[in-house]
Amino acid sequence: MRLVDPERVASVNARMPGEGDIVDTADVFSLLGDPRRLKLLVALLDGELCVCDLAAITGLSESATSHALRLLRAHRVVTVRRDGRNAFYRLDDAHVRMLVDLAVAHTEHTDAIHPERTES
Amino acid sequence: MRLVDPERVASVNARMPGEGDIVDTADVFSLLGDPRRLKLLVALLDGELCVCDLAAITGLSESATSHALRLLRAHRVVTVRRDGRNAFYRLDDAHVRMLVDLAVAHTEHTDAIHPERTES
DNA sequence: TGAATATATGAACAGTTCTGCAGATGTGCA
DNA sequence: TGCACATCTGCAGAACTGTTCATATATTCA
Repeated sequence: MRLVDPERVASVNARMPGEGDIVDTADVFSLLGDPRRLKLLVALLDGELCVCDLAAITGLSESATSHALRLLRAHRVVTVRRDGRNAFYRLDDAHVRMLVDLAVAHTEHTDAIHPERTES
Repeated sequence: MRLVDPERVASVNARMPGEGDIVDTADVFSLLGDPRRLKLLVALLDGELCVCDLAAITGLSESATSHALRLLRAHRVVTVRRDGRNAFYRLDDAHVRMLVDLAVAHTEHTDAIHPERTES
């Protein structure tokens, strides 16, 4: 396999984060890459909410909501506070909060890019 | 289905971006959620590169690289410039550039969060 | 024109992901 | 204690994603 610009390839490789960092970063993006999870996180931007309220907001079943929250919890993106029979979830990752805030703000005042409109 | 805090649910719903914006935002995150695509984009942060150089950097086959670039192209995240038999790809979305930059910077100086370490 | 090179594409297969369902756990109240 | 409620969890099926393989297209050069 021949290289067209070996120097740039070398310099890019030198600057490239380690494989682990790439994978960890992609994991975070991947969590935000599902519309329902993203909606959950947007809902949590303002403060804590319990599972049933989150289900109502997202339109997900309570089971699906719980599954999604479980995943977010496993990645420490959210934390739970239990009160009686309710579980209140809260966004607990400043980094994720920033990404969600930023992305939503951008998308809201930018024309959507729909792949189906794209030249092939 | 009963609500615990109907007022907050209403106020969150009022602030919630439209379904289309949520889906579009999630689409972008989803593109960044694959380690190989993310690596391609990190490689392109510095400037354009041709397919074979990108394949060398990411360790992907040239076919897989081409498929990945096709997807990114369809979402207008990258653009192509053709020169002879080579195709040079370039990052073409300032928004995505910002997200990639920010996320990688954060991950690099933050301890990774590995789900397997998490309480269940 | 014909061979070599670079890239693109379609189809198929493997692995992953999300949801609903059914049932488990845990809490509050009569 | 017994029932209702809120949440959680494992499992299985459906849908999606990314890769490879084979082939197509396009460009350069002899």
